[in-house]
Amino acid sequence: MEREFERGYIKKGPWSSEEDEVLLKHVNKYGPRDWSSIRSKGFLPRTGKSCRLRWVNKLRPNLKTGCKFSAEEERVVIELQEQFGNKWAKIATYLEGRTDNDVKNFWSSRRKRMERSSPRTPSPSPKQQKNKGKDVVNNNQVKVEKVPECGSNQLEENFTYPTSCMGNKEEFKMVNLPDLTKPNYQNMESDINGIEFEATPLHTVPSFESSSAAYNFPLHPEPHMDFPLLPECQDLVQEPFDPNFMDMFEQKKDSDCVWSQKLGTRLPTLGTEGNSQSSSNCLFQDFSTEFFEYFA
DNA sequence: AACGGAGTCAACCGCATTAAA
DNA sequence: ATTTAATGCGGTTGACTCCGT
Repeated sequence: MEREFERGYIKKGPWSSEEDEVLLKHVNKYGPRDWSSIRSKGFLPRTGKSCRLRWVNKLRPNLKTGCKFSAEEERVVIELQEQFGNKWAKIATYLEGRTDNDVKNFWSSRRKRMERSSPRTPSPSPKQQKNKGKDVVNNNQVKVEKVPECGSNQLEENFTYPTSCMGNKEEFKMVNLPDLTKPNYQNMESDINGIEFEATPLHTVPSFESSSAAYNFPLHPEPHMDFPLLPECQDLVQEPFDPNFMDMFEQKKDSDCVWSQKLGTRLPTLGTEGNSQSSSNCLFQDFSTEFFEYFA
């Protein structure tokens, strides 16, 4: 307890709700920067890196915490991984509400699954993957697992779920492949740069300094102190938080996981936009055959 | 009910890059 | 121009939960 603010002590491990509160208030006041000052000023016995990571992965607004990847998101990740390799942070910028850690975890889970399901054909390294993936699948219908929990929507009805999470085959259904046109796919990065986001996009942080009406963030309901707060810190935690803080981001609290309904307008369409009836096979021309071996 | 394997997730570490002094 | 600190990123790990046996 006392040692938590001893000189040089650095706390590791899971974050408590009180630490989250302190961190949120710090970001609320100063913006998502100066992470190292959180420790140097005695607000938290955590490194700047740890604070930043916690903010980015858990406390940042608009995160889809607790939602499984929708089929649409999986498709985006698979395509972008094929294109960029393991550039998780870059890939995450294409997925609203997802962090690089989310993408990374999703991918490693998927890789393990594939390795298990086809032990004699281990998944290739990113470098190897970069040089392949031109295998054509001559069928614009594939089996799809039952729709994942988060984001069941029309999008998912219109595209395939190529490889992962293949469990009970009786749960599969046949769906039509989406239409992907090469130009959009190839220019994906420039496309995303041109998108006008409807609400606060992940990669832009509101100006915390320019307004005295700082953002409010949710409090964890149960106060339970597992380390003493410094006087400066008390200042940070005493102000009440606005329970409706998420409204500011034009979004309700995410209990219903309706996020993917916005995907069509906020994400690069990988060629589907305004062109929904053409060239259904294009998507899978960019997948390696291993993606489909399971179905054989 | 107990156990073990699989899946998921949070958080750490080390290295690379960028910014500031 | 160089050094140092801060930040960002990807890989990895360990804890936890779920599910089948």
